[in-house]
Amino acid sequence: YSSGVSTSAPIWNRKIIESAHRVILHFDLDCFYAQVEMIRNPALRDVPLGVQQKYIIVTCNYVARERGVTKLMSVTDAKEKCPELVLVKGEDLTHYREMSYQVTELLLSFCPLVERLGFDENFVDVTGMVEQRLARISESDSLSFKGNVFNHSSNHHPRLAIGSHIAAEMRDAIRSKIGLTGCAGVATNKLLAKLVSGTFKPNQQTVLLQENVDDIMGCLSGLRKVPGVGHQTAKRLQALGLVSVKDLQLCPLGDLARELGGTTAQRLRNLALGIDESAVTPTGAPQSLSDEDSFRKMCSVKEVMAKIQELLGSLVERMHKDGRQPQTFRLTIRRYSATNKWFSRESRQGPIPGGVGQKIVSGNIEDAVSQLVLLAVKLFHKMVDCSTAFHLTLINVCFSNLQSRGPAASGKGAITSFFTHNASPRKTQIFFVYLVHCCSVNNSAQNADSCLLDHQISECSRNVPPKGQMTCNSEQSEENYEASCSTEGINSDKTKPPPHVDPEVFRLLPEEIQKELLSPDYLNSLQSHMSKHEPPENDSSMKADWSRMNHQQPAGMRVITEENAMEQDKLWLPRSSDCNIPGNVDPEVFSELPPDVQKELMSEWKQQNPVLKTPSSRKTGKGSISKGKDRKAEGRSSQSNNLHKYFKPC
DNA sequence: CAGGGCGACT
DNA sequence: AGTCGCC
Repeated sequence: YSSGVSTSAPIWNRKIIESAHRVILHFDLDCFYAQVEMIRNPALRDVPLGVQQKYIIVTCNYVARERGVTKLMSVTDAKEKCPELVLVKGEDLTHYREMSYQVTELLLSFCPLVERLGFDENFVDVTGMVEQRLARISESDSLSFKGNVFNHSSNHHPRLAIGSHIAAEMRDAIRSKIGLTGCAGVATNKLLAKLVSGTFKPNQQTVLLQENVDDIMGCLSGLRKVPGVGHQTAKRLQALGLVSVKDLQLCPLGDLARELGGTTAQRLRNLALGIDESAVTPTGAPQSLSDEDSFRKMCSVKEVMAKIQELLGSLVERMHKDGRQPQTFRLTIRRYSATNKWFSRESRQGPIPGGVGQKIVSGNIEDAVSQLVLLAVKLFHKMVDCSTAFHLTLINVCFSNLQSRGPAASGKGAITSFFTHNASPRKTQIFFVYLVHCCSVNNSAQNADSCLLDHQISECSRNVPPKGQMTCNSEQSEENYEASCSTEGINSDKTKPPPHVDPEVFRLLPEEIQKELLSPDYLNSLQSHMSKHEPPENDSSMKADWSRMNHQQPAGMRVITEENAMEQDKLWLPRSSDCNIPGNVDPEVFSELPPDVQKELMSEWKQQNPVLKTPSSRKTGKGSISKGKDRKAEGRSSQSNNLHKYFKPC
């Protein structure tokens, strides 16, 4: 299919595979900045309100919209349309950023697979929650939908129906706990969920049934409306004579591939067909923090330095609150040029001296700023020749390569010593799989201990513990498991690894464990996420489910990878009050760890607990086991994670 | 495109 | 470092 030649995965098959599988939610807050301002000042609730950045109304509330104000309208036009329009300055994003993360955190308290898109949108993969609820509902029950249904026709879509209930619960939580309203879309992939979420606005939700995929794609007025098709891509497609979604759907893949390359061609055409296998990738903490300002003109070095200092002041403060240490600094400018080469930016970046990084973390803001200004000016002169005239319209300062500084990576405990001697992420993965496996069977303490002390993973792997009754459980969702079938012919070995397990790692595991990872029990339990939330008041059928999930997690194997292991340190936060171990760590598994490991973990958690700050509260880390070639995951694994500090560079 | 961010790919 | 994508 993918190559345009007949393969063993025809369209209908892909669709079935895909639709069988996921339930994806897309949340989109109503006129987000305006809502935040109305919360900050309730007097603004009932007046036409616009949020202004420079001379642009970036968004406005619905009162203003009724009077003809639109997003991205110039202030002058808006005042003309609506003289009573009340304006609030919105260049400082602090409050928006904070509430934005509150929303993401709230969604994370339901389910670990939450991906941010800008400040006001989130994707949530609730497939696991849906499967759990579905298992508790009798077959004959016809499940109702919550909210709207796009082009409603048929009625038997139990998973999407449950998804719509979950979406409603989440929206209700966002409203009651944070005070924000928004829309939600429920569908089988991110593309469709996003497209459908806006069909009824504001403060409503919509389900897209699989049978209406063609309808919703057909509704789109142009290719630009397809998320993933930006300005440039739309232009290139137009050059091929493609303007409508239908054009793209029907365009021979070969033609498309010649222009855009094979993978992009396939991706774009899939998008046009409403097919999107991309996973909901947990966003985690931001990978960079930046601050910028635009202006009409800036011509002198004096001004530039003053502006840089101003920007750095707030950026360093944010960086300090984040707690991580930036390793890289970048300065970006935009030059004015009459020749309409208007929108291009130039940048220079360089390493931040360790001492400066320390000062940021420790709170010596003044010193840090002044040293960074020096650095920035150097970078500035690499771009701008000050002996001739210049004219800037924007300056941006950015910290990236953010590293977590854990407490003393001195290395004494068993875990620490393992890590300091094992820099390879792959080994670490295997290690975790093993560690937890060892701990899930009877001789656990012994086995785990020997694994811990043994730096040769392969050694450990020969010493296979007796097979116990396994209840495998992962709190992460699978991603792209069957997806591989559809992309490039199905070259599946007989031993295809389960979702979230790196094929390479999987191959290195002993057969016994491979089998267990492939067992129906394990596969079924993927996605089983134990939510911390109260059962819905009006739904008694869920209550049993809830208490069971929350209090009686089955003891057994957890497949912990370096990635999702790290991921969890954030999720520990909310529930550590009643007992000392984090809420989503199985107490039974924990109790079986060797005492020294327990101690080490405990102190680790204590250190990590206070970190519920706006952007950094989520520790980074992908939900999936990183594929060896996945740059996303590799990049992430170099930063910010609880245990990563134990790695020595190289 | 405005504006102030973010992230990914090349 | 630049381009492209998203809000």
